[in-house]
Amino acid sequence: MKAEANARPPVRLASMVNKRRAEPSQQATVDRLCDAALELFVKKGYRATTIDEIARRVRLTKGAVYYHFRSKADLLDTIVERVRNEYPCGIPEGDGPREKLVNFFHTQAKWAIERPTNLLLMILMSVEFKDTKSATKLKIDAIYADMSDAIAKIVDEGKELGVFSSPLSSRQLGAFYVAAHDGMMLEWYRGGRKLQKGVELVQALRTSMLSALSAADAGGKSTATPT
Amino acid sequence: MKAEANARPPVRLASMVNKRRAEPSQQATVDRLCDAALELFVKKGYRATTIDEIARRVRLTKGAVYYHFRSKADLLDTIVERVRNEYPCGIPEGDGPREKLVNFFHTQAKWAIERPTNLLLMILMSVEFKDTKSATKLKIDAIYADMSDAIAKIVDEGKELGVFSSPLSSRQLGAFYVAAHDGMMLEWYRGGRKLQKGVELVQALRTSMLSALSAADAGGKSTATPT
Amino acid sequence: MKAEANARPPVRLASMVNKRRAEPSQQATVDRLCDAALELFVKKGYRATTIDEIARRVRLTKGAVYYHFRSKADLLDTIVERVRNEYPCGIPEGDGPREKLVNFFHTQAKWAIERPTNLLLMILMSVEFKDTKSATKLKIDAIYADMSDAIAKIVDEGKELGVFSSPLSSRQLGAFYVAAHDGMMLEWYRGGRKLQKGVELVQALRTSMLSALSAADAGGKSTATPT
Amino acid sequence: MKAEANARPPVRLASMVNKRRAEPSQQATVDRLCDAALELFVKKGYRATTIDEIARRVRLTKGAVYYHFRSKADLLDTIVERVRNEYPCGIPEGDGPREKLVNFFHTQAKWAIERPTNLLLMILMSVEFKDTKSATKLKIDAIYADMSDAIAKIVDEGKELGVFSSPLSSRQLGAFYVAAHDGMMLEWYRGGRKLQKGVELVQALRTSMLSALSAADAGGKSTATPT
DNA sequence: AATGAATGAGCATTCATTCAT
DNA sequence: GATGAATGAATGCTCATTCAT
Repeated sequence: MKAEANARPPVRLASMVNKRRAEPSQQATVDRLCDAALELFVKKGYRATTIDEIARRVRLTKGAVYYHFRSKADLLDTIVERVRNEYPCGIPEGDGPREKLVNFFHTQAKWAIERPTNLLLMILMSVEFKDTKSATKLKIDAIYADMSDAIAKIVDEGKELGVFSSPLSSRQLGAFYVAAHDGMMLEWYRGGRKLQKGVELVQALRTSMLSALSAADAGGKSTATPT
Repeated sequence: MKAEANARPPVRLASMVNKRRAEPSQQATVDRLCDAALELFVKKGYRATTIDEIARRVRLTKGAVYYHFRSKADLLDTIVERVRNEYPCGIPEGDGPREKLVNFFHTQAKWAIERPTNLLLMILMSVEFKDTKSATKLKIDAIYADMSDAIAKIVDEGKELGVFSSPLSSRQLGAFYVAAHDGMMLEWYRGGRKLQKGVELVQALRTSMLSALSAADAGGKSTATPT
Repeated sequence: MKAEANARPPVRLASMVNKRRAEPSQQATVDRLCDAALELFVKKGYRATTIDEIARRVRLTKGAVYYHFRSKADLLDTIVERVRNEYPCGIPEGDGPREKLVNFFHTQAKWAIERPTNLLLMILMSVEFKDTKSATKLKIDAIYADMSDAIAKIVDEGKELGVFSSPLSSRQLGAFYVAAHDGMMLEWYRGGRKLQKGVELVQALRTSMLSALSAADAGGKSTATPT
Repeated sequence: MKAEANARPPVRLASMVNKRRAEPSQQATVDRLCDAALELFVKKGYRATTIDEIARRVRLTKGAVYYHFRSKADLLDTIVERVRNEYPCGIPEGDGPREKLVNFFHTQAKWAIERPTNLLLMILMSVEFKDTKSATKLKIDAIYADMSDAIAKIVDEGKELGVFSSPLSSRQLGAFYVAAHDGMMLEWYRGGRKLQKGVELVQALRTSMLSALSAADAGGKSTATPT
């Protein structure tokens, strides 16, 4: 992979200009290709997806894909970049650590529900490219790090204020959250035998994390109460 | 994948016959091939691993692999079969639900630590073959189901006895455990930025689950205390 | 190659019509494209040069090339035509055969020095299209034939007048000259390890040919007597 | 190009062992492939020749080619290597410089006549890969350098002994010979309009060079005095 | 039990060419 | 005059698989 993601036709955002010809189905070709690719990459994996398949899904030919992207890797990179830009990984507003954490969970939940595919792409690609060191992989790693760091920071703040308490370090908690979250998503993605609504479980995860952190009643009866 | 049948050349079970030469002959080769394949499948994924690579790792040639296995899929299937047979997915002995759960976690932990690769293979293959329906995939699914069911059963028992209590159904709890567990393993496998010892987190998961289930004292301060 | 016809869009000769804008419009573009193509064809070969490359070099797009030329082959053909028209392959003035030969060499030398690229194009294309039989190839062959014939004629005249003498036939001498000349150019083009000034050698070639032809010592030490 | 030419099945020289099966047409596959490739590379050029074509010519499939060679470039490299090993570029025995030169010419002539294709490959590849810097190109350059150096050395020796004399430096003479020689071969290869027997001309070249070098009248009519 | 040779289907990528605007 | 988008036919290369020995 050597996807630099530059020197590509401008297009991209020109989707609302030039409304006259409705043939290209409204949305710019690049976007349609990205969407198709995203879907297939998540469904079958990067390697198992052929350029031809992606093209056909948009009623185009391989050549068209290569007109817009320099390579398969570049296509993936563009998608990851898109995901990265949309991803809400910052620390949200909130009166205190607890509120911030709740908000964070809420934002994440919303995103996971609205765009599960984006999330799955990150998970799957990070697995498929485990021992690779491409630019794309680094972007994915960065997203994960941001997510994990966000939690760690909030927890740190909470611990200092005495609002949170846990035998686990804040970094560990960050990692724990990310890991468990990914696990839930994966379970759901795999065909979720037991859980029709993976979401449900993700919420359970969040509730349990919140109560596990509560310094005061440290769990009371409230442990793991789903929202 | 199309390796459904089980009738494979001779070898396989002829391990104790023909003992004259104890060298790397016979069954040994099959095992060495499986070991090499397992390692590579986990490291690079099934598709990304070539038969040639597997063979070379054991100082053999492609042909040798095809002497022992009908196809690449068959090789994988054999490995999965092996894992399945070794896997401790039954409900363990124990005086009560709580003890059983502790024992279950303990057994699982031991296995995860001793043979992380086996566990990872399950996870990775279940992802890579998500939308496939091969015999191998079914085996993997079965293992997951067993694991999840085991927990569900113990929890059910505990709930009936009033030892456990949770707003989540026992099936959900089973799925939750499996999912979170997989997530931890994956995070670790991916190069775990934050957690050097994925194991540590897995233990945290177990402790927190136990305390989350505790009906009576609900764990007091004990929530999420690593063993 | 299949560019046989000569009927090409409008442009081409419309160079003096429509003078309003003297900018790089009109004929200019065709010339710029030819120049760029010539340079690239000589540098990388015909096949190895892409239309896109040629267009980019002139800050245009592929489409523009196809507006002016029917095909890549047609572009080459146009260039070859241009070269052919400029090429000084006729027999020059001169009091006698010797003077004519000297003049011929002089004209050729001047051209080779001023437009080495033109010469190289002939050489390289004649090699690259060896077993092709396109119109373009025929043009190139014709140029070579003219050159060779010119010498042969002069030599013939000289032999008749007793000014020249050689064991080689005049046709052979023509071919010999052309071949050696091409060889020198090629050597220079290839990066000429030993000869910084390929020209120098070409001059040596000419001098040696002249003296080899001199009737005086003609049979003498038998210059150029084939074994 | 990244042809290292190592780590390939041994084969190569095992052509006389194992005579039983006459199917592979006696000669080892690798050799047959090299021969076919050589012929095609010379006929159509490296780029214009497809692997498929080469394979078909030997009644094999592309796959077979890739079993024996790591890439198209590697195939070429192997051929060039073969040529290099067969090439008689050393300075031959001889009582004096003149004899050595005659012998050198003789050896070269023999080779050129027996294996014109080998010679042509060198010429054509050196043109096609002009601005490349691959290992293969270096090998070709080396052969050329050897040839040119051999002449230079002999001439140097001759000049010191007073047997040869020329206004051109010995390096220039070496280059001159190589260049002219290549030119003759090329002319012949291109379909040689005027010369059915390119060889004839090459001989003329040699004779003329010899006499041009003769010290006797050396300065005399100043054969080969650059203008 | 294992190897070397070969096959064939598949895949990423390139590139001349077309065409509506 | 010129562009952007798209096509389709190659083309080099990979890899699972087969088979005679």
